[in-house]
Amino acid sequence: ERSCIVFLLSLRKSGDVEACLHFYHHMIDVCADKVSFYSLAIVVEGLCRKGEIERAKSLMNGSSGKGIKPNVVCYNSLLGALIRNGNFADVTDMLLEMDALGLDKNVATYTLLIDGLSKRDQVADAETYFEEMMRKEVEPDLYVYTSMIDGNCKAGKMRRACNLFDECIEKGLKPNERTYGALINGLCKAGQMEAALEMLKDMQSNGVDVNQIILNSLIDGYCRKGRLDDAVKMQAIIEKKGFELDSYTYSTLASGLCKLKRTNEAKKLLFVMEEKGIKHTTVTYTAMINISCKEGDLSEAKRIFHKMQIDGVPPSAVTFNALIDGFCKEGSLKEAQTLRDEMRKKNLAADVFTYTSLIHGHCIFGKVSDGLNLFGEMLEKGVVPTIVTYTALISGLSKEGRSDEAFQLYDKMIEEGLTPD
RNA sequence: AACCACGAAUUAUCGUUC
Repeated sequence: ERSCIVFLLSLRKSGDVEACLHFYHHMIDVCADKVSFYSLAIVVEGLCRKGEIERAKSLMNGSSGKGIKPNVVCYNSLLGALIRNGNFADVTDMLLEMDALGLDKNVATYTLLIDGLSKRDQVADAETYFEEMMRKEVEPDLYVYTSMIDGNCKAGKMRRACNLFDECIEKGLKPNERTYGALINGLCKAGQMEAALEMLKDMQSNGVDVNQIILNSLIDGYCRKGRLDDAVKMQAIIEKKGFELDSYTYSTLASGLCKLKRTNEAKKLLFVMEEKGIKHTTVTYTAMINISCKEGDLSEAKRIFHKMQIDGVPPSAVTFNALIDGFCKEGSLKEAQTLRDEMRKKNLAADVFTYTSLIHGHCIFGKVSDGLNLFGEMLEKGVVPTIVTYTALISGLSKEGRSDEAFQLYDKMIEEGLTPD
């Protein structure tokens, strides 16, 4: 089977899952009793990466009937695909199925769950799984710690993140570039640049080299503080180290410049990127669109929006949000609505940014009632308003003299636990 | 015995000349 596994892996690596599946069936035809869950797991993972979850499941069922029992790795592949699709309802079912089969979660299962929950802003649930794995004596490794540190950083729980970092060292684990990267990035986002630089030193003294990703985090931290000079210094360090600036570096710097209203420099930077032959992504195109919107050049924004699609780069919800906001601020509410419909056609869900921009636009152009309708719609869809949403509505209502409603909304906002700032 | 399957870090979008 060993040589067959190597072959299966190479087929999967080449992206030809069908051939992989075919060969797997061939292996079973020739000598089913020599095929193990190892081979099955390789094919299942291949199918899952292509999003073919149903086929992966039926392959597992079929193999099970032939005496090849799917193991936890097969289930991890399925779980990974479901989590990528944001399908947590099925994740729960899958976990129950594993339980029923008596399959225990391994450390990779816990990493998938902890990471998936963290990315959905459910760190508390991630912590529950972290506790569960300790209780079941599945030793958390660096992957788990890195996910936990990252999740807590993103939830603003920097103390917890730092404690986890210390804890993993106490356990004898050696933080690697990703572990340091997660913490340094968290510190940068929290505006704690001195602490971030200290971690960087600590990292280097522990024999872990700086890499591009970490430098990009630091650049982003400086950009958020408006310290473009320091950001550019980091850029010089990147180049001195022999790294190339990548599309992350460029879009970070461009958005930093844009926020300082230095839109010309921002645009120039993205042109430099193009000239260097770095390919545009959804993010870089969106940054360009946003820059044009902020300049009030909506026709240029639309031109880029079309260009990206011709280039085969798909717009994301963020792309639409940037454009919608641009049109709303200009008072082209009709155009904004059209984009919203187009979003729907592309199966992109309107999020809190979409609604807040639309609400704000309607409120400042004297259509507060439409704003309230949109507000009702977002609540219906389970989109949670933020302080920004409420501010737009409340100021719109007050301006029209509808102060009773404004106060009502204010009270509702307080009830939701939001504090005015 | 060793080896081979699954998991972790960076960028874009909303209010505040009250």
